[in-house]
Amino acid sequence: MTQSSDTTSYRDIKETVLARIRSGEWQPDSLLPNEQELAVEFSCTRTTVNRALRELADEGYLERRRKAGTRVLSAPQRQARFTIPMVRDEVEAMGGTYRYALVSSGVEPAPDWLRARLALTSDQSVMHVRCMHFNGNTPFQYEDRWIVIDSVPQVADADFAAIGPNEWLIQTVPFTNVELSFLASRADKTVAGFLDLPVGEPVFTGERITWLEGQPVTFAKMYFAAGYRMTTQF
Amino acid sequence: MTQSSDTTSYRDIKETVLARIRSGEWQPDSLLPNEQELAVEFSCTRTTVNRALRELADEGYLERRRKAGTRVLSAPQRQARFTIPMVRDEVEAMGGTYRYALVSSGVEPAPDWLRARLALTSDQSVMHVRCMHFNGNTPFQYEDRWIVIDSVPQVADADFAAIGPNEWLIQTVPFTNVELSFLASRADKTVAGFLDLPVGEPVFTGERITWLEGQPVTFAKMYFAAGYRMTTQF
DNA sequence: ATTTCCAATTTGTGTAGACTTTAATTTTTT
DNA sequence: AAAAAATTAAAGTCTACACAAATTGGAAAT
Repeated sequence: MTQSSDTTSYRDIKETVLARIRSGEWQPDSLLPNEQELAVEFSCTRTTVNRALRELADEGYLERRRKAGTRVLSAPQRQARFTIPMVRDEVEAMGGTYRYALVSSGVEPAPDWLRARLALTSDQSVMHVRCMHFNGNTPFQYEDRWIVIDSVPQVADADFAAIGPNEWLIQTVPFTNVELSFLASRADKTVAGFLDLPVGEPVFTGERITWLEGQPVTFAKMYFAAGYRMTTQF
Repeated sequence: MTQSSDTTSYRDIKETVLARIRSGEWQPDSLLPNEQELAVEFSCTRTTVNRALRELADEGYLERRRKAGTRVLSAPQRQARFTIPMVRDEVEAMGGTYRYALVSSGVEPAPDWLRARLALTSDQSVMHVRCMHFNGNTPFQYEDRWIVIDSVPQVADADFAAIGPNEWLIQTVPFTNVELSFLASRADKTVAGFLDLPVGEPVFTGERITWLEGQPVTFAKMYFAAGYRMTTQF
């Protein structure tokens, strides 16, 4: 047989299932009918039901286990997906003009706290790059970054006056793992100076560690200008 | 035909494709072979290739367009998925003991800023609930929440001394849309008092607005204790 | 009573093939 | 040349079916 305008699509099934959960017809923790039964109800194949339920499980509404069946999650673990944009895109999406400026860059032995953080040996050195991202002439983000030279030897030839370290890294080395944190920190004299705010002011701060197949690649601290908020809708 | 231990699974295809992207064999912005060609290469059906590529596109590695084909995204828009846990789970996951305490609750006319924020009419009133979440005896989060009574009339009967407003809402009303923001704020006298820190201290702060089919349900501000970081790995 | 083993059930994934939808491209018309 | 229409290539989705894998729950053995 073939699909036609009256077949039930996996989208319809997703909608219906969600509606039933929301209406309370299918209570939290309760078991759904199995795929075969739903296929009969929706007059479609099990394949189609499978896709619908699989996606709903991915989205955090359902929990599925072989033999045990599919159940409604009591506290829907809806996952907020924050797309981590490049600073340039973020500024331009706000309708601003992105501008980048290098503050300093140079090779140094990895400081102790960084060695500990990235599991480096005592003789490894790092490229330390500090830079600013502007929206027009307004400071947008101050970035303090360390790049592990052993993991990215090409970094010796990079010209961070011309291109930001993040953009350079993205087009130069792939990565396999990322750890990303956000916190509220207090502006020290350096950060306050670059972001043009009083010392001690709260600063929304991100930390990012990137690995390639177990090798640490880079550690970055990103300090956002006053009033920054990270927002998502879902 | 049927699958056997030597068939190529969609997982294998995902791995291979990723490896080719990472190795530079498939450059950013370049076009992949079409599904049919890849199906031949991997000796599997187009269905299987389709699933692999579809998932990679979902994960932000590829961009797919009918007729135009599949191309490698130049700046992989890897989406960080922050699972937004319930406070209780977050505390317990740290190995702590969760404790909840109501600070105050009562019905009031919606303040102007909230009316604007949630598009309420001037005569709508809200349930204002303030409460604390502890890890043992250590303050973990101070929550300041408003619930739109017209959207959730049952709130009149809720006993927020016994159950936190978030947990109550989750088991009482479904939601369809959420806006979630994070920012760094400065502790005012109230927040500082509840979180046991000096006035003016940076505070990691979350704001959450929830709707049900276009109807605003609740607005919550969550102030996290000193040192809090929101972390994800991917 | 406890542990071990086996069978049954349910989801997971693959094959093969067809029709559908989107949109880039080419051709035709104006 | 520009605009409109037709073509066509690619992904999107569905059917129908089969075997695979996990895990639960009961039966058997200790």
